[in-house]
Amino acid sequence: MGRAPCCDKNNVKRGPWSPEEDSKLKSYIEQNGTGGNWIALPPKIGLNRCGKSCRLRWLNYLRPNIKHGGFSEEEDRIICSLYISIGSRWSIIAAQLPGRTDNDIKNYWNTRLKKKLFGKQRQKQGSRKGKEINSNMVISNNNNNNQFPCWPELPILQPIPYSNDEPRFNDHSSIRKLLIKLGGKFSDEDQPINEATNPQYPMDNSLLMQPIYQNIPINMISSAPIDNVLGNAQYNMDRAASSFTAELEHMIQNNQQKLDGLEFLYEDYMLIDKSASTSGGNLDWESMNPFVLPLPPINDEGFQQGVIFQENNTTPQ
DNA sequence: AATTTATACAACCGCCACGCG
DNA sequence: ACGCGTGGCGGTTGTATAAAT
Repeated sequence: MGRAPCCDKNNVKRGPWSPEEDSKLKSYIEQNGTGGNWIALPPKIGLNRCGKSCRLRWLNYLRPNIKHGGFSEEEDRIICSLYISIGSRWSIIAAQLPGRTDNDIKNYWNTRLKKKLFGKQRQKQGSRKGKEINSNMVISNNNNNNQFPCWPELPILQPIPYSNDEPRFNDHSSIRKLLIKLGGKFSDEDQPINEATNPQYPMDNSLLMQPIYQNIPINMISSAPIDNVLGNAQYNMDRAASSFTAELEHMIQNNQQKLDGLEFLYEDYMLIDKSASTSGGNLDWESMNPFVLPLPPINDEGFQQGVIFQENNTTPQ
């Protein structure tokens, strides 16, 4: 026997909201607030709706200062950067874009941005096609911590000019901090966050610190909780890994692959090393994107072993 | 003009974490 | 410690509209 539903789906209205319903919900919340209980809200207002539906309608459409459509290039870049960095954590991405909802960004990514990025990608795939390897983290054994997952180096970016003072991912340090908190590091110098280094992060060390990455599929690596600033939510790397699109994984896996269509993401970021772009032709993904590092052979079990992290990477801040 | 296909986005579904009793 | 109710989240579906045939 399953758990009871939050409402009787047969006796509540579903589907698009009418202007009258919107008006009722909006005016009530503006005057009285939600009362901290969405489930109890509809009867108070006289709405024959599920509480969850009311919450969604308010958060995604009725609440003040919501922007719809008209995503700017800057917003595109932020979404792309964060998606590449942390995957489909839409609520976190939305938190960096004032006025945008996670639902909006998710829809925008799925319907437009993804196509904008991958639409012109060649069909050609490398020999590793089909291997479900998460390449967002790489393993370095060139350190004193045995096997520990490392995030690949971020592209070298110029600071993104923002028009206000809201906390944003406006430089590498923010993204670095986030990714480190998620359970990895960029180099030997980074201290992975754990109870020893920061008692505020009571993470599951049995997952994070296990020294057996060498023999587990990369996409099974787990992560630490994210901190309170980002919503006090706990995430694990399994979820993050599984949320990355296959397209992105395949692109990053194969460092020989050229990526038509991704130029827009990088040209505006003004990659410091533009020497490779002077030919006028397509850039090699490897030369264009520091995310892509040479990968060691992957055996038939889908395991990935050995040094991946490049020795000539710049030392992170 | 009618039909089919593609696109955009609102809304729903189900799972999971958290707080409270 | 446990169970329950709820909020929050990401994935998916449904529907209206536009574009193509």
